[in-house]
Amino acid sequence: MENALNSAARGEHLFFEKATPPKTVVIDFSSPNVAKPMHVGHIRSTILGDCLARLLRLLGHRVVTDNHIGDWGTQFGMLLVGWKRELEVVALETDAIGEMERLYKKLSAECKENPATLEAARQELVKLQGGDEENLHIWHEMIRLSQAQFDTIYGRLGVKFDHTLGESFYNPRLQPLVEELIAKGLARESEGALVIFFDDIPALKEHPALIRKSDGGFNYTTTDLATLAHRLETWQPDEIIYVTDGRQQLHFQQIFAAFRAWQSAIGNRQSAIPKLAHVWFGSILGEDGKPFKTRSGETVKLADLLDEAESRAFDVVKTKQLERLESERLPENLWPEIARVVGLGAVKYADLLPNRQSDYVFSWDKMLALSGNTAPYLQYAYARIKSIFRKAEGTSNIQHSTFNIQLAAREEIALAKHLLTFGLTLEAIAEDHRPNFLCNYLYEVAGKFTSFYENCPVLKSEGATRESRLVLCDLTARVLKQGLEILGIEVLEQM
RNA sequence: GCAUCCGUAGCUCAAUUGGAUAGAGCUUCUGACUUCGGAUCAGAAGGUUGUAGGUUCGAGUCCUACCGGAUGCGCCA
Repeated sequence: MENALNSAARGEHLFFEKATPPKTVVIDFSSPNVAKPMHVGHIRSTILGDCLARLLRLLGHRVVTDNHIGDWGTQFGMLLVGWKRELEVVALETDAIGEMERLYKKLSAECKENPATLEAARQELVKLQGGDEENLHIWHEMIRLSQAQFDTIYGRLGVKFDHTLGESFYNPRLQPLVEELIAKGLARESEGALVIFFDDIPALKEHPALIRKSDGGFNYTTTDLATLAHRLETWQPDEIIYVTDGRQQLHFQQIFAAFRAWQSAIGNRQSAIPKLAHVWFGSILGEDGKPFKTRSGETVKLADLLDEAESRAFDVVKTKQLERLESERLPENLWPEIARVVGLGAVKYADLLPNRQSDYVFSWDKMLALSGNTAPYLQYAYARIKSIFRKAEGTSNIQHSTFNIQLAAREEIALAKHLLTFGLTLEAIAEDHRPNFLCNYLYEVAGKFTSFYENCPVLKSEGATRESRLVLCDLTARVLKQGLEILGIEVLEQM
């Protein structure tokens, strides 16, 4: 055990190893819609997917993140009518998403009441699909404005994508795909639509997949299959992970079953078929146990949610700072940054802590609590360790390249043992796609550290004991920081 | 009706995938050298794991039935 700690202290590893051989993994997550505000419905997919991407990259895998945005569909007919008739240019400049949302709501209501408007929307959609220059221009503009919104939010969340290939990207591939599926005998006509049946799969016997509607149009199953084909050709992945809510389970069962049938139809060997995983999650509920909404019943916009997280965290920071002696307060100009890191960390942690498959109740008070299994508690544990090193500066020999860890106290041994299992925890998460394992692991690290901290003086001890304990502190800080980084959560030197 | 998931302490959740006395937090109660940062720690209280069977040396975990809940179920995504 001491050998492992010493080699980690020398920077040779951090209790985990790179995967051999590395796999290529495509991760599909977030997937917001063009011309609509991102809302709480996108948060779990975004945070979970980003976390899995960070973890798999750290373990040495080749990860491809692809944001499959909703940039195509019947809603654009209505949006185009609205844009041409009612666009308020000033509103578009100040709040593009808000203005597009207004247009959509207004036209959507009008279409229900007025057949002429509905017909106009249909015609605009047909023109767009036919390549009409003006409509294409407007459509591109809507995507550009939406992407700016996505980028702002992803920037705040620290989320990055390698690719953003929306639904429209696959339009040219839909017709050939359907033709291939017919040629291979996988799809046949039924009640005017083109359908894939799964007679040999009991669970799907009653649930065939529609890949072409009776009006000749394609739907999202068609697009998802085309997307799958493109990903296979482009990246040759070993695994593709879809991060969506649990309501889409049946859809993905169909996609996966169609994929298997297709692979066997083209004679692909079993071992060469990529693994497909639907990493699904439950809903976020309000305190009343119903889907999380604002007081007025609107969906909660993600931008507002993040603003509120920071502002609530600021109140906490301010309260805590004012409780301290003036000499021990941090400069006031640092408070907003502390609030930002604590607030966003709290939201992410609250989302990753519960088993992803269960619904959870969104509670500001719980996620921002300073005690219990929360992000601020972990960030605090980290800041305390950093404080030790600020005080130790100049009096420590910790930069030596040889270390001699000596574990004596019960608390030292418990902490050290737990650090050694970091790698096992990471592998379990990579296998089952369950970041809550990491949350619990880190909470235990922090708990064992504070227990050690209470019982084993570091700076007040001397000689080899002091050096050894400093190394243990340093390793704990590194594991905490690395673990939180996988969760997409930042740490602070002081808070 | 069928499918998927769930039911664990008053509340919110865990349980390393079938292992030893089911663990945390919140809440309540009791303590901690004028603190290496008290945004902390130690302790107490709190359980027939929805019910009834079954498999197993061993079940919160697997199987069956029932009770209760969430979600989904051909032309939205």
